[in-house]
Amino acid sequence: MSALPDTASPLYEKVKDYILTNIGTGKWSKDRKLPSENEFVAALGVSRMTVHRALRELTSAGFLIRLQGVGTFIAPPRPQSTLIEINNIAAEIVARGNRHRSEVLVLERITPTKELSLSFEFARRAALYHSVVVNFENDLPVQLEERFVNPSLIPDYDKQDFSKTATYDYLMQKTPVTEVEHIISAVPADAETARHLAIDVGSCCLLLHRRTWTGAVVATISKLTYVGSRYSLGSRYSPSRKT
Amino acid sequence: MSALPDTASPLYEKVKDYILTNIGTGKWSKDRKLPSENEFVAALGVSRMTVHRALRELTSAGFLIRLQGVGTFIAPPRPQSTLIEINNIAAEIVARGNRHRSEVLVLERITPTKELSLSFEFARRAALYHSVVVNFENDLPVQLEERFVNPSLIPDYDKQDFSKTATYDYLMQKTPVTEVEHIISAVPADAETARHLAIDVGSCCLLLHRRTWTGAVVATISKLTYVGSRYSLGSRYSPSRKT
DNA sequence: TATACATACATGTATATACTTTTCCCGCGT
DNA sequence: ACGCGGGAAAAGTATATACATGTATGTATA
Repeated sequence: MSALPDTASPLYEKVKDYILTNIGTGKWSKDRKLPSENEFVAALGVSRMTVHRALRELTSAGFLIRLQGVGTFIAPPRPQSTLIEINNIAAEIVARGNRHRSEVLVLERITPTKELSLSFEFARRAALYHSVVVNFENDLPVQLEERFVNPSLIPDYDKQDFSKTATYDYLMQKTPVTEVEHIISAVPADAETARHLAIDVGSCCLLLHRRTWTGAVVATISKLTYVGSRYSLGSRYSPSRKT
Repeated sequence: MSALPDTASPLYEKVKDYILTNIGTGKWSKDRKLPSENEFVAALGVSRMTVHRALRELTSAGFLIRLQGVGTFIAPPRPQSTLIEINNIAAEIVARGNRHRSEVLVLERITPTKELSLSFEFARRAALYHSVVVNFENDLPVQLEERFVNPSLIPDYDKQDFSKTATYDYLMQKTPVTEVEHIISAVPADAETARHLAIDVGSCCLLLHRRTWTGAVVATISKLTYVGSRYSLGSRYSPSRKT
């Protein structure tokens, strides 16, 4: 009677499978309401908490949409977006079998401008760490990275030797990233950038602007400038990897 | 006493924040065991099920590793890559409240060069569809897209009117993408590109090279050139929202 | 007629409780 | 010294119950 398969997996997984199967076979039409939790309880003979867990996990996996007080619905097909991956530059260079070296130009504690303070979502003007590092691939500069770091999350950032440890590695190790914002654009090199990267003023550069959060707090703001003629961001991604 | 913040969010979220914060500040060292569920119950004054839910969600988000019968540990730093999203340009422009228009320059069936044939992983030299479209935002050209399409997957590509339907929409609708490869670089505009995009030769452009697969077959190869001064790719991503 | 209230129903959260499964470790016997 | 067995501890699952919160709807009243 139970309508659930007799496998060794936990009950809530069976309920998830049961629901996914019925969505897949079109038993429940795409725009009507699914059975309520209590109806599942009656139909399947499991407790409401178990049904609830199954429904909650399917919702967070993007299969369902639930409205409190209303009901459960099948989610529309996923937004048509593709993802690309951005890796740690030091690791990438080494992975290519090349030599990586970095040169620290600036590592200091600063009082931010009003605008920068705003980007950090600070209420008051608080001190920040500031670093500028050039990354070399086989003694050819390929990337200029400027970072601003929140001292409340990474208190000893300015004590590090970033010619030995990559800034990215250090930050990833010290604090978990819960959210990332990226803006990628193509810009001509200004005079200072050109000097540091040993390119002509006006050469094409890939500019990657990144903000990371740890919980509700902005952890870092980075401006990564790649020499267009020497570097590109690449990735291969399989959307099919699921829950 | 409770050590949990007094906000309006649900209890299990507070427990999650509490744990994430203590990981972030290094209160619990990276290689020792975290408190057990029952210890959290004693320390925070909430039920074990609530603690369990918080721990379970942090585990599925990749922050923790749990071993039944052993304990809870801080997960090693995640693979150091971050993901950014690339959306359909037509949809993006409309979402910004601007007017989108596209102009089809080329839509033809061609015999590919040897190199292109190789990129498609073709054994023999087979015909391809080829399209070149300029996308406008408020009558200003922002992107030049050149696509090569595998006729065996999308047989009637050359019969479409891509000034009405975006190529991206059409392709997404016709064939499921199982894998995507991206290469992003910054390049100066060549003469032809500059003419189509109404910019100076040598201006900075964002070049996005994309290959998509359907199963083991290469479905499309695209070269998307964005005007650097008029367009940037942006995204905000939460690693923890994924399952 | 229109607004306010009551009610029913849906999902969301929290707790107490019980039992299962897995692992670790200590002590005992050989 | 070695192995074995049992108990303690930890996470995993399942249930019953209660209450919270949001939504829709019908009814009574102004």
